Amino acid sequence: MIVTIRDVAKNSGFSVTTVSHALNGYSDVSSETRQKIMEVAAELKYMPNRAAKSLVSKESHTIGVFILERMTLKHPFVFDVLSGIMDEAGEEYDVLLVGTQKINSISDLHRLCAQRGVGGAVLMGLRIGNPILQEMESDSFPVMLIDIPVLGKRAAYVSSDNQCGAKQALEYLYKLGHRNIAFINGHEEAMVSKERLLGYEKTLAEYDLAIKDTYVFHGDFSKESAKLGVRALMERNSEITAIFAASDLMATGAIEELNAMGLKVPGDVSIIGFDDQDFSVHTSPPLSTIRQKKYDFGRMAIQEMIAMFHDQDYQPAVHKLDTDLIIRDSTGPARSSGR
Amino acid sequence: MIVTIRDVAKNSGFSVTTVSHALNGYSDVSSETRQKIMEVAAELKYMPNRAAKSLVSKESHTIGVFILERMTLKHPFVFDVLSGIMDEAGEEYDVLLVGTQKINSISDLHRLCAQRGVGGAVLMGLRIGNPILQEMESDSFPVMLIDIPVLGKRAAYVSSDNQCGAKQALEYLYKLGHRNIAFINGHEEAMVSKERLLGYEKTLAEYDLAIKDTYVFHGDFSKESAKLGVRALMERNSEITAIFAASDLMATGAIEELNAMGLKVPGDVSIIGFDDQDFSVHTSPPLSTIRQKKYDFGRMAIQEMIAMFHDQDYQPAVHKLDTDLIIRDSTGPARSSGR
DNA sequence: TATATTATCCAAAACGTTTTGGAGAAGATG
DNA sequence: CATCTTCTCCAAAACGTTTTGGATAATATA
Repeated sequence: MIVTIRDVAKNSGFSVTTVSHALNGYSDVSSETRQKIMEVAAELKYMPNRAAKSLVSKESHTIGVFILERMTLKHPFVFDVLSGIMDEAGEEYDVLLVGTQKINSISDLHRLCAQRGVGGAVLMGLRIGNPILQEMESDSFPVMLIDIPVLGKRAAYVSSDNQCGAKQALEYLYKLGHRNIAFINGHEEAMVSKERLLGYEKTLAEYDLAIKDTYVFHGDFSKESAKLGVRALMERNSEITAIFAASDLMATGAIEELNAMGLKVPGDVSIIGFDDQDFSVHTSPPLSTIRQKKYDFGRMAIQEMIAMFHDQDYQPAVHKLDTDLIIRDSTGPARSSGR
Repeated sequence: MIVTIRDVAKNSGFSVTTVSHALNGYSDVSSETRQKIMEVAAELKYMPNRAAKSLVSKESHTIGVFILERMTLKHPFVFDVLSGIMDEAGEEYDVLLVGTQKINSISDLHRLCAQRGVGGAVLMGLRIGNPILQEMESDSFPVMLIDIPVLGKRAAYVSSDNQCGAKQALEYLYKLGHRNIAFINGHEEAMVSKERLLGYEKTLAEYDLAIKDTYVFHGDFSKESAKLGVRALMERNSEITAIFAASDLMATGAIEELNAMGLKVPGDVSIIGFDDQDFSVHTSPPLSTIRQKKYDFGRMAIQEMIAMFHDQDYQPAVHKLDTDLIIRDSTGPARSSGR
C-alpha cells in the first residue's frame, strides 16, 4: 500500500542507504545513480514518512503555532499572521495549530512540543505578565512571539513599530490642521499600548503641543470602551477636533458614539484608527488608519524560526515592522475653532 | 535528555512492554503495577514521542486542514471554522494546517497526508468542478468538506441549510410588506449559490409571487459584482423594494451603490445579506443578514472525523446546519409603491 | 609497482514506540 | 490430582527512516 524507501531501493536496484543518500543530496552517489533513483522514486510516487524521518534524525520540520486564550481567536489579525506563517513555512515545514492550552511555564511548552515533534513555537496572545516570558530569555527552545516583547538566546518577537505608527497618525492629523488631538488607548498590559502612547506623546512634543492627561483615555480595545472614552473626552474637552484610536474597532466605536452625540465624522471630529482590519473599509465613513503588516508578522516569525532550525547557535532578531498610513474618509481638515 | 519509555521501564522495574500497556490502559496489568508505573512516568515527566508512536501504530492523531487556493484565506469564515475545528479536536487530536497546495487528485491528497502522518482531512475552498470530488465518493481516506457537496463511504460535508436560509430572508422581507424582491447571487460554481437560488425561487412561489429572470443577478461574491448587480437590477426594475444578497460583502456593495444612486437603505430599498460576518455589525446601516453557524461547521466536521477514526466502517453523515435571521437596520417596511 | 586516495556503494544499528506471541504462577474446574 | 483458565508480565519484532562504519573498485601518487 504505502510506498517506502525499501520499495524504491528494490525497484531501482540500489540499497536503502544509497537511495536515502541520493534523495537527500549526499555527495557519495554518482549522478547517474542519483538520476535513476529519482526517476524510480517519482514513478512510485514515493514520499518519505515524516514520523520515521524525525524519529531518527531528531530534527523536526514542524512549527507549532500556539494561540493562547480563547479571546485571541477573535483578535484582529490572528488570521493574517497565520497566512504569513503558512506561506513562509511552505512545503518544507508543517504548521501545527495548538489552541487554547494554558501554558504557564516553559516546561509546559517543552512537553507539549516534544510530544508532537514540534521543533519551535510561535506564540500569540500571551499576557505581558506571564512568568514564562522571563524563563524564555535563557531557555534554548526556539520561540518567536507576536506583539510580546522578549529577547533571549533563542527567543525574539515581531511587532509593528508602534511608536512610529502613532507618529504617522499624529503627523497626518497635524498637517490637516488639528491641534487638539485626543488618544483612546488599549489596555495597559499590552506592549503595543505603551508604545503607541509613547509615540503619541513624543509627536505632540515634537510639534510643541501640550500633553494633557485629560486628552488620553485608557480603554481596552473594545468598542464599548471607546464609546465611554469618546463621551468622557468630549464632555471635558469640547475643543478636540481629532481622535487617534489604538485600534480600528475602537475607532468604529468612537464614530458611533460621536454620531450619537450629534457630531459628524470627519466634519466635526476626525478619527483615525490602528490596524487596518478587513472591516475598516466598510465602515461609514471608511476608516483612515495605520495599517499593520500583519501578514509579514507571520513571515518574519517563520524566517527567524527557520534560521534557528538551521543553526544551533543562531540568536533570533527582533523585528519591528513599519506601518502604513491609510487615508480614507474618517479624517479631514480641522474644523474652524469654536463650534 | 529526553525521557523515553525505556527510562520509565528502568526506574519502575518493569519491562518496556508492561509500561506501554500500563500507560495505554491495557487490561493485562495489575492495578498496583499500573499505579507504580504512572507515578514513575509522572515523576520523570515522561511524554510519549508521537513520531515513534504513529510510526508503529499506523494510526494517526492528527487531522489535516487543507485550505486550498490562496483566495480562500480571505474567505468570510475560514477562521471561524478553524476555531471550531481546534476546539473540537481538543487535546487528543492535532490540527495540521496545510495551505495553498494544489490538489488535483485523490492520490495527491493521500501522499500529502501519508507523509505527515495525517489520518483524515478537512478540505475548504475546493471548486465544485474538481475531479477529486468524484474520486472521493469511493475512496476510503476520511475526508470532510466544508460547503462542498460530496457523499461517499468515508466522505461527507457540512454546510448551512442554504435553502432554508434563503427562505428565512424572503419570508422576513415578505412580512415587511415587500413584494418585489430581487436577488444578487454568488458565482454559479458554488453549491451555496445554487441552493440559495432554489430557496429564493421556492419561497417566492410559496407566496404566489412571480419569479422573474430580471430580478436575479449572478455576481461572484465580490463587492464590485454586487454594485454592478444593483445598477442593472434597479435600472430595469425600479419597482424593486428589497434585495437579498448572497453574502454580506455583496450586501455592503449593494448599499454603497444604492447610496451612490441616491437611494436610501432601508428607506427606499431594504437589503439583507448572508453570513453575518464580523464587519456586518459595523456597516452603515448595520446589516440585517442570515447568520451561518460557521464555528459549528468546524466542530461538526471534526466530530464526524473522529467517528471515522474510531470506526473503520463508519460512514460520515452530511450536516446541514440551520441559520439564524439577524435583524439589524438595513431592512424596513416596504416603501409605499410608486416612488 | 606499491601505496594512497577517491568515488561509489552497502549492511547493520539506531530512533522510541506498539504489537505479537508467548511464559509463568495462581486459582478454578473436573 | 491433573488440567484449564485467568492474571501478569516480558522478549523480540516491527514501523520507515538516517547514520555509522566500512567495503570495493578505480584512479592518483610515490
